[in-house]
Amino acid sequence: MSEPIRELLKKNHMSITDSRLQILDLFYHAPGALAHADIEKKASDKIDRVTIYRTLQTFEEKGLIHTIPSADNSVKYALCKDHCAEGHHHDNHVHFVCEQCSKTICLEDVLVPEVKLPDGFEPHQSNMVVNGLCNDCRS
Amino acid sequence: MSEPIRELLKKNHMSITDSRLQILDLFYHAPGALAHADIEKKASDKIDRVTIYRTLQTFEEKGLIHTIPSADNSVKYALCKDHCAEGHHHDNHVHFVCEQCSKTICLEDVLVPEVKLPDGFEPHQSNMVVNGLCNDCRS
DNA sequence: TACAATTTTGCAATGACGTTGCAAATATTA
DNA sequence: TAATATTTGCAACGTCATTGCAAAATTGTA
Repeated sequence: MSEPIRELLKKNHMSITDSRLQILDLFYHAPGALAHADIEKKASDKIDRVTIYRTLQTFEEKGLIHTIPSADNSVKYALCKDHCAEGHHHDNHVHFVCEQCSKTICLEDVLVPEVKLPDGFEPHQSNMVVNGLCNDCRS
Repeated sequence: MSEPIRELLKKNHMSITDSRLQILDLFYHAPGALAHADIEKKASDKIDRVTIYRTLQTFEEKGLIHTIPSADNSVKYALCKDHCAEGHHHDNHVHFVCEQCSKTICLEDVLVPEVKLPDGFEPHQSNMVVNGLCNDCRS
């Protein structure tokens, strides 16, 4: 399967393993961001919890995925589009979390706006999360 | 001590207890937002972990404090200024997290800007967190 | 002020979550 | 194909958060 996924791993100097192929594949077919638990559930062959933690960590370090901050206490991950290099994320888009289905979606085209901070604060990076209803859940 | 704090509890229909007085007092004298662990450490009389959890939850439900989303996996709480009513937060200001001292500060005067979402998304609430250096840590 | 009713607290037990060390399994390189 | 390097899975561990329940504290009322 999934020649392009193999290529992606190769390009980023990672060994090609079943777990990694499977997890990356999940991300490519997921409707939104995935939490550790989602992956544990959805993985067809069962992958060890620890392997999932380590794989996510590796993917993040290599710039394949990024974390999404959340108001509750859970970390979600989503694919980085295009431009993320190793150790250097360009994750400056707005994230949307549906209050109904709790799907988490990257709004790649909506950039986080600049804000003017009070004197003394030196901004480096901004995150913005919008909560509401997604298209599927309005009705 | 702290007649105004007692008043605040009374006004919100909460029993006045030592734990609550002490925790509220911590919030009023804290430089920024507090995590559960901070409270556990700073409380002069030792308060049971469980009590702290329950107190924070109660305060949040009553609109005295609000949670601040974070990129890592920790929840912090900060006082709501003025206008929060029971179950109805007006927590629409930007939060700042210092990368150095990891102090978390409510920028009450910086409102989260509106963003235009793609069709189909119905926004209800927005959160924005800016990371960088605070005044004390620049030098 | 004292008593009954309600609320809150602290302890114990439990479970979810995340990390680490290490040996076995797998992938890569030559 | 063999040697080397990497990754995986298991076991053990520690932290964090939640729940039930009895004891303690607070509140409302007489």
